[in-house]
Amino acid sequence: MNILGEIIEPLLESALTDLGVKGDFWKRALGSSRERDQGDMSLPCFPFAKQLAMNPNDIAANLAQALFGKIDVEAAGGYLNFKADPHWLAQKVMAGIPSTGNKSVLIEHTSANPNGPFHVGRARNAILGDTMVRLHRLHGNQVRAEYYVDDMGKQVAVLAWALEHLSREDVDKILDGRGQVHPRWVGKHDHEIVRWYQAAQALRKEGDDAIEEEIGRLVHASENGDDSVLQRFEQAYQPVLDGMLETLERLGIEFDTFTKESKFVVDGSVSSLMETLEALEIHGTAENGAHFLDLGLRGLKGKTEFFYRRGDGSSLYATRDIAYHIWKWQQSDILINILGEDHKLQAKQVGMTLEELGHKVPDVMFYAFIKLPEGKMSTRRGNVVFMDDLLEEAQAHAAQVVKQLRPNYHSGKVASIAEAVGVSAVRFNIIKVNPDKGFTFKWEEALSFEGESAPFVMYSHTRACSIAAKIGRPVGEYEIGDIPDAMYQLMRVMACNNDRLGLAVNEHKPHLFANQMLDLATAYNSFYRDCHVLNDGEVNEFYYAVSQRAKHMLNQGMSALGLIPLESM
RNA sequence: GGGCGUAUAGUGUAGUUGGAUAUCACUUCGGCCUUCUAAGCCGAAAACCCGGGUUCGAAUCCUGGUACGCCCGCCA
Repeated sequence: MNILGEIIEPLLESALTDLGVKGDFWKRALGSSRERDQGDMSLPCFPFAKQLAMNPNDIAANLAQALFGKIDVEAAGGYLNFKADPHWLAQKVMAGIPSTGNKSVLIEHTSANPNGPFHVGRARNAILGDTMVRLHRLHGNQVRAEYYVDDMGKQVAVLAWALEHLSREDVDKILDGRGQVHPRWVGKHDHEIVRWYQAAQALRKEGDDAIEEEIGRLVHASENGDDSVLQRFEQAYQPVLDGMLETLERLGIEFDTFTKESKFVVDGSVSSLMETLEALEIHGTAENGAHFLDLGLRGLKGKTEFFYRRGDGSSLYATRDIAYHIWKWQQSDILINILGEDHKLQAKQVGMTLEELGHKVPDVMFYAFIKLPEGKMSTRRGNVVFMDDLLEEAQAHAAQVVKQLRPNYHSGKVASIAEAVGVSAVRFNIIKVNPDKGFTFKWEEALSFEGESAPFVMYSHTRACSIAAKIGRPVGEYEIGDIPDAMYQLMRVMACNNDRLGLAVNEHKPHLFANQMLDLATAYNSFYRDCHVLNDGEVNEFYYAVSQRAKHMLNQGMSALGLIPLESM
């Protein structure tokens, strides 16, 4: 609880100095209390024992005495426990505790190759990235959400070649029943066009040299910035990308800017970068004329040669990525990239090279993969859950639940609630877990609407909305009155809201804020149980004010996680 | 083989960077709807991968194992 810590620290500082403690190492030890009845913040006194040659119990007692009257403090078992005064806390919370962000941030996320529909695994990136965008904005930062479009290279070349050479009949014949478009997605370009890509990959596997040569020519042309080829590529991938963005839009995910990879080839920055890299002392050349940096000389372990230029003189993906980053540093103070764990080495190489060139290293948030109970997700093997299908199922399941719980709702209302619940539940399931951890996608968990889920949080919010709707007017004059325990607990959770937000933002851990929303909803539910705003038609104005404050915080917090707050559900 | 990451009740997870009685949920068991929406609330049972070490104190740090994931392309 930072607002309390700000008061405690100076008091402790002088008390500790008086006792003879040197240094401020204790500031890190001052943390939240473990148990509720211990208070809000605690300081273990064990570290002082050696310096003062006293036992921790006595130190705590001494400090408690020195601070007596200045703050609510108690010594217990070698700990110093501080408690926020309920009235003071209520005042702070009701006045609003400001957020502290004021930086400009560029968050690059998703940046998936435009060659097919999102599956749940690939969508983890988009959901985490968009959540970071929203959290930063709530925190007060200026954010630009950016999609780096891979518009050149082999994958797009294969797609373009396929679209130019294969008819629908060819594709059907090659795939021979495999990869049928689900009737639901007929006409959605990412689902349709990916079949051309798959068909081309199948053909390539058969080893036709002519095809390989032609694709090679296209790749080469694109890497040299051939404008007509890049245009053909764009014609091929743009409809696919549009289809993919449609899926993201349903999830509430939008971008401010799209930057094409080819930009850095066309504008010459890649070739000038390669010249700069050639002059570095860690530079090396392979037998066939390919260029690399020996990052082992800078401490990289494992494979130390980082190739940035092929023998034929063309650039590689990572090379362009470095040019892209140099450009990004001109756009913003802070760079954050959302990347799958498979990009760790690549990101390390890019980061070290940027450092070698005197640039800053971007922040990277890595996430582990989502797998299915049957194993790794793979479109090719058909072991895959498409995000479009998940959203559709979530919506359908939610509609079923709403119909059962609220039989009097008309179908339009059911549909709109179900859509909001479905989308929110899908997002929340991915956000609530630590990105470091891989997880196994299970339908029953993705479609669970109780416990630690989006609907749980949404439900608390609708309770608050329901009260406000019944009262039908804004909060009037009120005085902070008695504070029952349930309200006090709610105040404590609300007081820490921005602390948790700051932590989630600065440590790139959105799950911390997802948990905060669960805590807030839980605390609100207890408040709702114990503190009735309406009693026989009479409004307790203070309680109403608290309810509205919590409602607002829930609303803001949910939106920052991409959950859709509803008035009723 | 080398590098990086992960390991917490039956299941899934948190753990504020070394502090008190390890969080929350699902499942199981038992309770609460004539009171602001029961998608809720209250209660019970149940866990730190294994071995050493550092420390007043270790889920957390070091070390050696084990298991799983990712990477080790002049691919993207």
